[in-house]
Amino acid sequence: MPSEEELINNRLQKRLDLLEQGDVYPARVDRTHTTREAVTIFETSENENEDTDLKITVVGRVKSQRIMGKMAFIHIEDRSGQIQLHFSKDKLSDTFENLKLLDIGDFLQATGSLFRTRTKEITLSVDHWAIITKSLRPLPEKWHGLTDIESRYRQRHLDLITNERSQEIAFTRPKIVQLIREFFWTKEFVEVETPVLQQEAGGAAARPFTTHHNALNRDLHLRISLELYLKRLLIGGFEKVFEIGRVFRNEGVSTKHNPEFTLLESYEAYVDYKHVAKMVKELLQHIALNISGNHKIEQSDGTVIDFENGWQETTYRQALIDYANIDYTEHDSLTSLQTVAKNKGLSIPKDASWATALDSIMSTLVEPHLIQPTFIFDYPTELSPLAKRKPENPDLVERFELFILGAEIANAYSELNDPVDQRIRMNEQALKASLGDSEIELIDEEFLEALEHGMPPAGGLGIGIDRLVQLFIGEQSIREILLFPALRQRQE
RNA sequence: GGGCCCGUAGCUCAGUGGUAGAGCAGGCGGCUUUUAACCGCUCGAUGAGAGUUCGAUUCUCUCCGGGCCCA
Repeated sequence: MPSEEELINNRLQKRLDLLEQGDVYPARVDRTHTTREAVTIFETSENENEDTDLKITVVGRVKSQRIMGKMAFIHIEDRSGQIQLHFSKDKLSDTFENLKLLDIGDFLQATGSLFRTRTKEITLSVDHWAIITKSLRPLPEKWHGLTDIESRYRQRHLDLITNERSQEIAFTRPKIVQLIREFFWTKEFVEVETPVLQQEAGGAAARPFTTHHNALNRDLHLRISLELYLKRLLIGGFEKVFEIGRVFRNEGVSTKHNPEFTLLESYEAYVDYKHVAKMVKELLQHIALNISGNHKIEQSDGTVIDFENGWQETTYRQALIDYANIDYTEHDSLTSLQTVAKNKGLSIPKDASWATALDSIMSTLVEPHLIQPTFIFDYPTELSPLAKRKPENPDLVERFELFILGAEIANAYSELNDPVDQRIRMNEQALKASLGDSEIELIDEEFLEALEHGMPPAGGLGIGIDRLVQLFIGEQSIREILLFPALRQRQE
C-alpha cells in the first residue's frame, strides 16, 4: 500500500541521514540505570535532601514525544518502566535538530541528570543522546494501542509493546512453569527430556502429526504424550521423574485448542493415585499462593476459585448420578445409553462406542458444573487403557481427573504395570481402532516389551500447562496464553 | 461441523445505493515545563472475487481471515 510505503520511505531516509553522522545500530550501548532505578534514585536522594546532579544513562524505546520549538519532552520505556526525557535547544544546540530524525518506536540512549518538571514528573535533563536503533515501521496508536484480536496474535511483538495485559500474561506464564519446576525439584523428582520424534505416538487417544526422516527414509510421528517413555524410565530404575514438554495433536485450531501445547507429566514409584491427588492439591496451592498472594484466584467474570476451601471429591459414577441422574451401571449397552442420553436432549454420534458415548454425556452434563476444584475418582476401565483396575471391581480403574471451572485440569492413574493386562487392554483398543475410531491408543510393542521387564507400582500425573495457566491468569482463550498461537494462513 | 457477528488509512473508529470522514502516527511551518501537548496546512483507505444496478464501500452469493455461541 502506497501510504505505508511512504511512512517507511520516510524513515529509511532518516536512517540514511543518521548513518552519515555515525552508527545507528551500535553493537554496544552503555546504561547506568534502568528507568525504574533512575526514578527510585531520585526519590531517595530527594527524601534525604542530597544533591541530585548524578549523571545517569538510560536506554529504551521511544513511546511518545512532544516537541516544541526549542525544547522537547520524550518518554522512553524499558522493561522496568518509563521515564520522561527533557531536551533543550540551549543545552544541546547542534544535536537538538536531530530530533527531527527521531520517530516513536526508535530505541535511544540518553545521558543527563534528574529533575522534577513543573508538573512534578521526574525527568532526565539530557546532555547527550543517540538513537541506538532506528525503526522503520510505525507503532500502533498511542492511546488505544493494538486492539484487533487477530493482529494482536499475528504481530505479538506489537501487542507486547502496546498492551500491558499481554506483557503481564507473557511474564506470568513462565513464572507458573518455574513454580511447577520448583515444586517437583523440591520433592526430588528428576526432570528429563524424552523423544519428540517417535515411531508410534502413544500414551493418549489423539491423532498424531507425521513427519519424515530423510536419512533413515522413514516416516516418524510427533509425540502426543510423554507417558510411555517416562514409564520406561520407571522400569529403568527412576523412582520420581517428570517432564515438561511440548506435545502435538493433529486436531483443529480454536480458542480452546492449539495443535501444539505443553504437557507436564510426573511418575512416582510406590505410590497410588490417592497419593497423587494429594500432591496435585499441594501443587495447585503452591502456584495459587505465589501468583495471587493467597489461595484464591478471580476470573474475568468474577468467579472466585478457592484453592484452600473449595476442594471437593466424588466418583465418576456418583457425579453422573448427581448431575445427570444417570447411573451408567444400569446402562451396559450402547443403545441403552443412547436412549437415556436422548431423553436428556443429547445426541450421541452414530459411530460412538459405549465408552465414548459415556464420555460425551459426562462432558456435557457433568463437567460444566464442576467449578471449584473437584476430583472425580474411579473411571470405567474402558475409558482408561493405561490405568490399573481396582482390586475389588475390575470394571473400574484407579484414575482421577481434576476439574476446575468446568475444564479438565489434571489426569492421573495408579499406573497399569501388569504387562499381560496391558497387552489385553491395548488389543481391545486396537480392535476399536479397526472399527473406525481414529483417536485411539495404539499397540506399542517396544513399550510392552519394556513393561514385561517389570515396572514398579506407581502413580502418574498429566497436566496441560496452557489450560492451567489460563486458569491462573483468568483468560478464556488459550490464544491469550500462547505467545504465538496457531492461526490459519493469511491469503495474499 | 452448524448458527450469529466482524473485516474501511500504519493504528483506533465513523459513514452512505451517487466524488469515503475524523483522531493518532507521518510530512511542512509555528511554539522553551509538556504529557492523549497545542495551532495552521498536508499525505494516506473500503479483505479477495463474482452478481444485481446507469452507478456498489453499502444489496446478494462464493472464498479468505478473525470473534462469539452451539455440537
